[in-house]
Amino acid sequence: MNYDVDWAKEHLNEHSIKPSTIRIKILQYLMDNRIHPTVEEIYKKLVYEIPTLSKTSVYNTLELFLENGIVQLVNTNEKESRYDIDTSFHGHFKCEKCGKVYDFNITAEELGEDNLKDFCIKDRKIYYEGICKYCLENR
Amino acid sequence: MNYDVDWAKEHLNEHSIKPSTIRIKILQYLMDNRIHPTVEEIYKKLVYEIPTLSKTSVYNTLELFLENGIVQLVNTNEKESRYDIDTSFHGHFKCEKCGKVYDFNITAEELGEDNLKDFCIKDRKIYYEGICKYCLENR
DNA sequence: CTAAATGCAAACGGTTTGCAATGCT
DNA sequence: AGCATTGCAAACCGTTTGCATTTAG
Repeated sequence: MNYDVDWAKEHLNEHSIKPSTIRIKILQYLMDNRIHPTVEEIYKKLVYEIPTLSKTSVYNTLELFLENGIVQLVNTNEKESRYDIDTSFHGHFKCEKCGKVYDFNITAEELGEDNLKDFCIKDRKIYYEGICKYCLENR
Repeated sequence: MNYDVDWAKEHLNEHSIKPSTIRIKILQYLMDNRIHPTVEEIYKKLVYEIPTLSKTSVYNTLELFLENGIVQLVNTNEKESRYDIDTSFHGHFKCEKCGKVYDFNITAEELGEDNLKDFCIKDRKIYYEGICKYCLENR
């Protein structure tokens, strides 16, 4: 646990979210596990520490985090939603072998966006699929 | 109807798919309506022409088209899947007002993809959200 | 004490599945 | 006849909802 309770409280306050035990735990989990987890993964991990935890609360908390810009959705082609604590602009790569989702930087200064001249762009998602370096090595 | 039955049969054959009435109709629909439709939209439209049509068959057919590279999935953040008959590399923009999904060209010759040096990239999806030109004008 | 946060169970909705009915050669 | 295609109904599963219970200031 690298991000302590005080840090989490402060971070939540900065985003106008009232800190609660669950919110703090989920925030800490997201900071310490940069794996773009699903609700299921977060729940399974945290229910050991908080035995009364419900999935509904995990859903509620992530929805709250989304609305307040603490997390962003990763748009994989999976049916389960994945959440990313890093809200900066970057790409996601999902390995079809191991299922891991990697972050990567987009270095193109500017994506030429033909046909979108007069459009108001609010969000850009970059999502790749393939086989990661480590799965390629171990075959 | 700009794409006739003979064209559709030929196209299906080229992709190793045995033509059937439903497959031909769905292919024609996709060619004539470049709106990245959902299963629901395809079903609602075609059930008038094919009263016995079931959603299952629409699902089956699209799955078959996906496997054989006739369509690609559009990875919107919606829960319903959208299908694109244009399998070339291009971006998708979804307007949050009218819900339309627009195609756009990516003109950057090459996206700099840091961290993916030794990864095998099989698919790239570019997805934007915002407000389209026409919804911006009419307000 | 009061309002917010949490949890339970049921409902929801898109998709999938098993299998029977139908169609095609 | 024999195999592929289609359709129906139920199951599936991630998510949402309504509401009762608990928690915190």
